[in-house]
Amino acid sequence: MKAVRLLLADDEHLIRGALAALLGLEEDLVVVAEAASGPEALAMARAHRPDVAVLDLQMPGADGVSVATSLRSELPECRTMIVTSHARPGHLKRALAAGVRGFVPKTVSAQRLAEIIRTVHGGGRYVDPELAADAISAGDSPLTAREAEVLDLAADGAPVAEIAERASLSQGTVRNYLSSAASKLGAENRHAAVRLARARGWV
Amino acid sequence: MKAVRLLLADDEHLIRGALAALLGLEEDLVVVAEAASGPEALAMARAHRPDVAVLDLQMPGADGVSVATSLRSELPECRTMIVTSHARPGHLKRALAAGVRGFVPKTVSAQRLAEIIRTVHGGGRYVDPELAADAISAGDSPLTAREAEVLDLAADGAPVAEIAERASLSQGTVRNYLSSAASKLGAENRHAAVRLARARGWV
DNA sequence: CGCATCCGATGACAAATGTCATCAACACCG
DNA sequence: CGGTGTTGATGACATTTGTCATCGGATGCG
Repeated sequence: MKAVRLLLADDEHLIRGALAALLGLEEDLVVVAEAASGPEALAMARAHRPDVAVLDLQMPGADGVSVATSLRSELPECRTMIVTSHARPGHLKRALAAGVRGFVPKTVSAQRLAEIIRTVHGGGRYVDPELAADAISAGDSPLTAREAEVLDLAADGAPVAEIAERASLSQGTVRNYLSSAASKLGAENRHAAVRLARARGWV
Repeated sequence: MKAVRLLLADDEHLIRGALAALLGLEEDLVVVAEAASGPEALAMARAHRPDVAVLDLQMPGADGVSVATSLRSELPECRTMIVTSHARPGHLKRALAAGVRGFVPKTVSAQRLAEIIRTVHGGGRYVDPELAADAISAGDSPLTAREAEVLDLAADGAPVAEIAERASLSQGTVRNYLSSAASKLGAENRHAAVRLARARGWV
């Protein structure tokens, strides 16, 4: 039986290297490529055609989910999975929608990760139970597309005038969207709304 | 020559385990204890009295710097160093003030980390050059103690009334502090000020 | 001592924000 | 076709926030 060919993508060299070393110790796993950014991960995947791509969620350039989306169309036979430290409910949903087959927090052990890689390679799926429960209890985003967009533009504390300009909307419209978004989220103002939406991965 | 006894503290099992395995491969390094939280790190340090404590900056319970502070008084012969993914200028300053002798981002390789551990154990110091440059260019916090405190309470987007209550101050006083903090930071409003102060590690 | 600085507060005013009602265009669905 | 929901806008209004001047007390420093 041939070993499972892996692509590791994580911007932290320390973790990526350590992980590569540990997973390489497993008889049936071999790390064929490493990447430190989203675009690099894509390039390496094209060049080495791994069986499974293990992607960090937060990377420079493009996050794990968008890399997974690209891989799905470019290399359909390559299974993808996400490993992350800060997992939010919304991220899990987007990941699953992108065809990701494994979603695990970095708090698992390397042994466990190796097992999950095998599961995913075998065509199975694995989602961390706790993250799954969070995602279910958090529900879907009640925000419309524009509400989310405007809320995102408000994320850095910019005044309404600036948001309106960047979104090419009138200030009144922006205030309406922010107001409705905040009330949907049960927040006292837009800044608290931004925090809530962020915490749930809705922006 | 006896091996350097290490304590590893990081809440992410995956990284901690991988790191322990990699560093353990070095002839002159031995991991004698691991911890997944601030308090646990302290307890393990007391029990195993390591030569060098390698601490993650962000951990549940107590962050790396406060653990380092406690270690400094409890186990003065134990050198401490911080390893982190999201390093902000202010964190470096606080770490150095706490007697930390090494400060490195997680983007370094394991080889490099092993070298730095040896340097620190030998009584030397090491600070990542890029982080050091950031810290110098960012300068010191211009905020007074209360300004920083009030700004911190404003971090979650709470209205002034709530901040005033939590800080036991009048609303007018809170607004004054927020206003002066924002103007010192060159921010348009308090929310942008919070972001700026956060980015520099001043809160 | 005099001076500067920080803390804490008040009052007043201008500006930004939140809220609501209302309107119109458009798309989608049963 | 009518109903529903989204988008985008306007106007009016109350509330919140930002800004400034000013005050008093405390603390620290040359």
